[in-house]
Amino acid sequence: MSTKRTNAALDATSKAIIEQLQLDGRRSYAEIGKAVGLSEAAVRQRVQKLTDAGVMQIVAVTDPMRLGFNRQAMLGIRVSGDTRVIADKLAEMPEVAYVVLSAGSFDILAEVVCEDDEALIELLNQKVRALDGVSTTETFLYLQLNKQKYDWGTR
Amino acid sequence: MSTKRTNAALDATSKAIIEQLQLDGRRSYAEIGKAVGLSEAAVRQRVQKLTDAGVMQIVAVTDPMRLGFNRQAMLGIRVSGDTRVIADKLAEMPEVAYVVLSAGSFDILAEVVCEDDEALIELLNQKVRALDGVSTTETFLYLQLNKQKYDWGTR
DNA sequence: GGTTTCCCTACGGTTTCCGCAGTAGGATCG
DNA sequence: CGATCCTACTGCGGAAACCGTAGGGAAACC
Repeated sequence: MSTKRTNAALDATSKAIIEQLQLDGRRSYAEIGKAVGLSEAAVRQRVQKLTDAGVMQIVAVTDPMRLGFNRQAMLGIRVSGDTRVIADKLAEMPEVAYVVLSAGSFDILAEVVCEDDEALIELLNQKVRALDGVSTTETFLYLQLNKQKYDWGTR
Repeated sequence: MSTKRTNAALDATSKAIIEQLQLDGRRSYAEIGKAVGLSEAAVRQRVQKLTDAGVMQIVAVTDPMRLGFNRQAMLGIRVSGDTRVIADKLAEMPEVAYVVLSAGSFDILAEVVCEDDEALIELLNQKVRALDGVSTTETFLYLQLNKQKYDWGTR
């Protein structure tokens, strides 16, 4: 189930392929091949591997608020014990879109996407704060998404 | 420059199309059409419109750390004055991947992606804290990305 | 009624995708 | 050194998807 975390470094060609797909996830393999100097089939095989290995995913991204998910927030979480254990449990929750271990005044940052206030409150109290090891949480409710880009690597 | 912010509500069919593409950004129009009850061409035209309007983008997403961007952080920013003005200025910076207006103990949350420590320090001191109206910032350095999903809407 | 707009379907020509066979370049090992 | 893997690439033909466009029908507006 969980994608295998192969930590092999990517070579320049794979990075170039990813750059192309960060610009446009539907660009054709042939076109990418032309840009990076590979045949269409080679690009296709590399893309397949990269996605299989979990290095990259090609997806549609939107502003959730336009899709009826009207309550989003970033949770700053302080933890006693192993942060990774808590992070994994958070990651299992469908409402949680994003989990990152952090070095700052929070141990974990988690972005959550809910349909309404009620769902958010429920999530916070019943699921997040109920986790063993979670000591405090702070909620940063989103008001408006202002930028969302994935084209680093092409700077 | 900035994509037009048409705030028309999406109908159920468009939402269904987006759901399909959140699962797999390369799914064929024909297959999507079968799933949502539309012809291939209709799906294609809708996808075109959705992307043109900035409602949705189809892109490759990765863990930036695997691409050589070794320092990422979330910045919590407190502002005096209009938060939107500052947010727009942050959004112009290429190192800034994500900007959101927030209601909590920070006014703005911004995710930044840098190649190394030096670039991060430079960004913080020379660009972010130099902005007029930024009163304080707090940096949450990322240690490890744990989850990154875009398939809400399919729950 | 007439016109405009919007969204859809239908359809053919072109492009892309896909699976597979074949090949070249490294490693490893006796 | 030769034999054997292994991995990554190219080339190719059939199948599928994409693209532009023409045309139809419904709703809105005058």
